[in-house]
Amino acid sequence: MQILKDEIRNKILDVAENLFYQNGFRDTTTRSIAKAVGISVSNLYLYYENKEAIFYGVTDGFFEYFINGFKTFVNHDDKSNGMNIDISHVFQRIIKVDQKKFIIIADKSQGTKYEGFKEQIINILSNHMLSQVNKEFVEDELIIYILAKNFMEGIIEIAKNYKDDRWLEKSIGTLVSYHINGMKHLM
Amino acid sequence: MQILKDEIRNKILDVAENLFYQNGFRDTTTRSIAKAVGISVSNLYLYYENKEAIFYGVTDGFFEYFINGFKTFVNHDDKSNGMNIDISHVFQRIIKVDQKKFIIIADKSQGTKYEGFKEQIINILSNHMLSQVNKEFVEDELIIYILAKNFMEGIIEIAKNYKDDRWLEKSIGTLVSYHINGMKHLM
Amino acid sequence: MQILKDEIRNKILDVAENLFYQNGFRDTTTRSIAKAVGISVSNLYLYYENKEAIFYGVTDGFFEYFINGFKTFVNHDDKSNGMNIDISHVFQRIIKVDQKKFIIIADKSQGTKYEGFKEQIINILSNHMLSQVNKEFVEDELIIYILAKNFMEGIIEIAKNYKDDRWLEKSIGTLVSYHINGMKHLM
Amino acid sequence: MQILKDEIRNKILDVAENLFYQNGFRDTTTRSIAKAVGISVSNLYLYYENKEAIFYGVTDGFFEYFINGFKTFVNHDDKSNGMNIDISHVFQRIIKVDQKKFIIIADKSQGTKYEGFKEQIINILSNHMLSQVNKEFVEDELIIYILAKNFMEGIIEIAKNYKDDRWLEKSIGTLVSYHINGMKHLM
DNA sequence: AATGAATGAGGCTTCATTCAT
DNA sequence: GATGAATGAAGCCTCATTCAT
Repeated sequence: MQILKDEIRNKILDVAENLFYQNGFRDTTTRSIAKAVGISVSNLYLYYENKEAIFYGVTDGFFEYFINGFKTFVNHDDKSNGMNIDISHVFQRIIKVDQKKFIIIADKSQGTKYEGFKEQIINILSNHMLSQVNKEFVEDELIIYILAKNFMEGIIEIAKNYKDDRWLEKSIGTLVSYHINGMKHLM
Repeated sequence: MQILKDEIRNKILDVAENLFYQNGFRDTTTRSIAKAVGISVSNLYLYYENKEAIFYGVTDGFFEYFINGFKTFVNHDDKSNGMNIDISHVFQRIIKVDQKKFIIIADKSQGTKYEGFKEQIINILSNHMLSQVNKEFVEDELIIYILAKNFMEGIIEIAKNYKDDRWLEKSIGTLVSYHINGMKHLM
Repeated sequence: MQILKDEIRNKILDVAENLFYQNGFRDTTTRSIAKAVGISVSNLYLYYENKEAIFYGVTDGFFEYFINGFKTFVNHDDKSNGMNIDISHVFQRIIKVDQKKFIIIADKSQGTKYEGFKEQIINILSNHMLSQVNKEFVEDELIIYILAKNFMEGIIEIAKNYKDDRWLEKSIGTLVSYHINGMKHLM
Repeated sequence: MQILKDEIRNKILDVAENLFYQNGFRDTTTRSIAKAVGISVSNLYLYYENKEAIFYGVTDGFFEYFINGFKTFVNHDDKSNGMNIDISHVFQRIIKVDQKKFIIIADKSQGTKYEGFKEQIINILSNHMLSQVNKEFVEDELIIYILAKNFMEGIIEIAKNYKDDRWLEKSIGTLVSYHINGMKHLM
C-alpha cells in the first residue's frame, strides 16, 4: 500500500515547516523530519536534494511574495509618515498568505541563505522611523533601531497567533497604532 | 590550592557566560569552553558535572535575583498602573547587575530548564497589563500578551546594547514611556 | 517484445561499458547507468542480477576471446623469441575487437572477479621473456617481471588512445620494437 | 593501559600508508583505517582533522622532496640527452627515501590535491623525450607520450618491489638502459 | 515489463562524556 | 587535580538493492 509521491512530497514540506517553525533550520534534524513523516531518512533524499533544499521547498515561493510586498511599502512610503497604515496592509497580506513561512524566513533561518533577512527588514524599518523622528528627542539612534526591532517582533508574534483575518486586521491595527502612539512623543 | 580551584571554577563560568551569550546553550561546545579557559575538556568535568551544570553555574545565582526583583514588582504593583516607573527600575537593576546573564536566561537557554523562562515573565507582564486595560477596547487578550512580549523583547534588546548606566536609564525610560503611550488608547 | 528487451539489455551493456571504462567498476553507480540508458534503476535489476552481473555482461564474452587469443600466443611461441611479431598481432586483434573491454578487464575491474587479471597476463608475459633472456645478465627475475608489466601497460595505454587500425598497427609496432631493442642487451 | 599518543599517531600514518597504497585514497575508508589501527573511528579525529589530513600526514614531507629532486633533473638536463643517467639518480633517491609514498602520490591520490600529479611528471618526461627524438621517425607524438608513461610506470613498478639499494640501482639502471636502447631506433 | 518508492548499510564528521594515568 | 586519549551516539548524505503496483 504505497502512498503517492505527491502526498509524501507535501507531507515532508508540511512536517518540515512545523519543525523548522518550532526548532529552526539548524536544530531540525533530517531524522526528526523523516520520523515525523513516517519514512526513512534516505527516502527523504528521493524527494529533496538535501536538508537545505527542503527548507527552500518550504520557503521559496513565499520569499518572493514577501520581497514584492515589502518593496511596495518601501517605494510608496518615502513621502508619507514612516509607520503608517500602509505597512499594516503589507504585513497583513504577507501573514495571510502564510504566517509560519513568514516566521521561518524571518526568525528560524540560521544556516540558510535567508539568515540575516530579519535584520535587513528591521534596518529598513529603522531607517524609515529615523526619518520621521525629531532628532532632538532621540540622542541615540540605537533606541530607534530597538523600537523598529520591537515592532518587527510584534508583527512576528502576531503572525504566530494568527487564526482569522478579522483578528489579524485588528491586532496589526492595534500594534501599529500602539507604536504610532508610542512614537508620538519622540516626534 | 583551594584558591587555584576557585580561580578556574570562576574562569569557566566567565568564559561560558560569554559563549552562551554569543551562541546560546545548544551551539556552545564544551570544547570551545575548555579552549577559551585554557584547560582540557576533561578537566571541565571535575568542576561541573556536565554542560548543563555549567549553564546553571552561570545562571543560577542570577536567576534567584531576577525572580526576587521581579516578585517585588509583581507584589507592589498590583494596586498601581501596570507598566509604570517601577518596572523601569526593576529591569534597570537586573540589567545593571548582569545584562549577559539576563539575556542568557531569557534568550539563549534552549535545551536547559530555563527554556520556558522568558515565556513566564511575559505571562506575568501580560497579566499585569491586562488588569490595567479597559476590556471594552481589547476584545482579545492575546493582543495584550503580544504587547507584553513586545515590551519584554525591547528590554532584552536594550540589554544587548547596554554600555553605561545613563544610556540604560534613558533607553529603558524611552521604551517604557513609548509603551505607556502606546497603551494609553487601550485604557 | 523479445526484441525490445534485447535492445535494452544491449543498451545497458553499451552504456555500462562506457561508464566502467571511464570510472571503473567501483566508481560507477547503478544510478548513472540507469540514467544514461534512460530507464529506472529498478528496471536494471530485471535484466541483470546486480552491478557485478552487468560488469560480467560487458566483459565475459570478451574475456573468453582474450584468453583464447592469448593461449594461441602462449602455445605457439614457446620455441621462438619471447616478444616477437606474433604478440604484436595478438594484441592488435584483441584491441581491434574491443579496446574498451580490454581496458576494463585489465585496468578497471577492482571489486570484480577479474581484479587479478592484469597480474596474470603480466606473469605469463614475464615467464616468456624470462625464457628468452640470458640469465647471466639478469640476476634478478623481478626486473623481467617489471619489464613485462611495463610492456603490458604500454599496450593498455595504446589501447586507450586507439582510433584507427593504421595508427594501432604502427604504435604497437613501435612499442614492440622499442621493447625488443630494449631487451637486446639483456639477451 | 593506554598507548602513547605518538605511537598511535604514527601507527595511523603507517596503517593509512599501507591502505592508501593498496586501495588509493578514495577507496580507503576511515573505518578501515581505524579498524587496522585498533581504535574507534572518532578517535582518528583526535589525531588528524579529516581523512585528507591523514593523507597529507602520510605524503606531505615526501612531496616536497619529490618536487625538489625532480626540479634538479628538469633544470640540469636541458642540454644533454632526455633520458640519461641523471634521471636514474633522481628516481633512485626518491624511491630510497620512500617507495610507498612515491607510489601513493603518483598513483593513488585521486580525490586529493595531488591527483593529476603523475600526469604532470609524465608530461615533463614526454617533452624531454620529444626533444631528443627524430621527428621523421615519429609521426605521432602520442607514442612518445605513451613511452614516457611507460617509463614512469616502470619506475613505479620498481618502486613497488624495492627492497635494497643495490637491487634498486641495478633495476633502474636496467630500466633506463632498456628504454634508451628502445629509443635508439627512434632517434 | 517497468518503475516510483523505500530502505539498511555505510561513508565522513562532530559532540558530550568517560576513562586511565 | 589534571589531562591526553577514547568512544558511542548522532548528524548529513550516497549507494546498491528490493518491494509494491
